[in-house]
Amino acid sequence: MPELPEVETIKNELAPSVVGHSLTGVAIFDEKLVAVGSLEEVHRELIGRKIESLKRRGKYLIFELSSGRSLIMHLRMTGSLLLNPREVDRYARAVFDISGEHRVVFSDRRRLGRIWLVNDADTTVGKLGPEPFDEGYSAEILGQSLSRHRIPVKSVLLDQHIVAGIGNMYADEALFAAGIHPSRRAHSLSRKEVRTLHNCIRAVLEAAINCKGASVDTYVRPEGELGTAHCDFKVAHRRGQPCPACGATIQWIKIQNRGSCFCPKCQSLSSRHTAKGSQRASHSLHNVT
DNA sequence: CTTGGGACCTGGCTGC
DNA sequence: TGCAGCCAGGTCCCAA
Repeated sequence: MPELPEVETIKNELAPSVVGHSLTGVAIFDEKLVAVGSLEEVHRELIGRKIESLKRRGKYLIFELSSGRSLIMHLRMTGSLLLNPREVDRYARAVFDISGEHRVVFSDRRRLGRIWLVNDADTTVGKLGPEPFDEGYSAEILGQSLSRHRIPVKSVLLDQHIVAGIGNMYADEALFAAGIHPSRRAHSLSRKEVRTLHNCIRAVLEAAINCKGASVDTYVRPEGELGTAHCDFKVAHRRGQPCPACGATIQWIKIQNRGSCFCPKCQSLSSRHTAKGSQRASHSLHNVT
């Protein structure tokens, strides 16, 4: 699934072939792909426009156009952007031809991805929380966000309004690295745990970017290569396998309808900290200011 | 305001 | 072998 490291990789690897080039052809095969704007409008507005820049915000890709408008893409679960593929396969939902003999194919097995044509990209991505690598995203900010919620800490990490770009697998990895059980009530984390988690979020995402993302499902890089971040996963997608740190069997539970993998030994949980736990959990609230 | 649950989607897997 | 039913999860929407 494309999360921040995957979308960052796609952006980095696509940019040299598209930025500064013009759209010469647009074919959209699936009208559900277009979330805002009609097929005709998208077609009319894109043809002949130059792509001035390609940016990432959270899990969104933003193509800034010479018209001043932006084409925003979200790949959701199974979307990929393929650069000059040998063939346009059955999962292709749109094809963008670009000057300089380049072609970008939006391929999406489960058809959950969306594109938006907007005047101002901020109307779509402005609601997102801070980028994990922004200077403004400090341990203090994370601590304040966590202290406002009684839901499991993992659910807070997945909330894109609180911090942008973390998805299910990197939430599992960051919590393992920090030694924090995913079911811990968000507000129950100590100041020290918040600092550790903050460091681990950045470390896990940075390592994954360096590996060009994780090819656990349908994710491939624009030119078809796989990412290798999943080779270093300690718990994510490793249900039933031994923990690389202690050898305990990695457990799988559902947290707010999300499958969650964790090590029961490295990420221990005392009952007073669970989302279902006792009232005493409120006494462990720590304000990080 | 926060929280929880369902809808959207379809390929792949499980079990009968 | 065939097929029904479930599962994966990012985001939006609605109800409590």
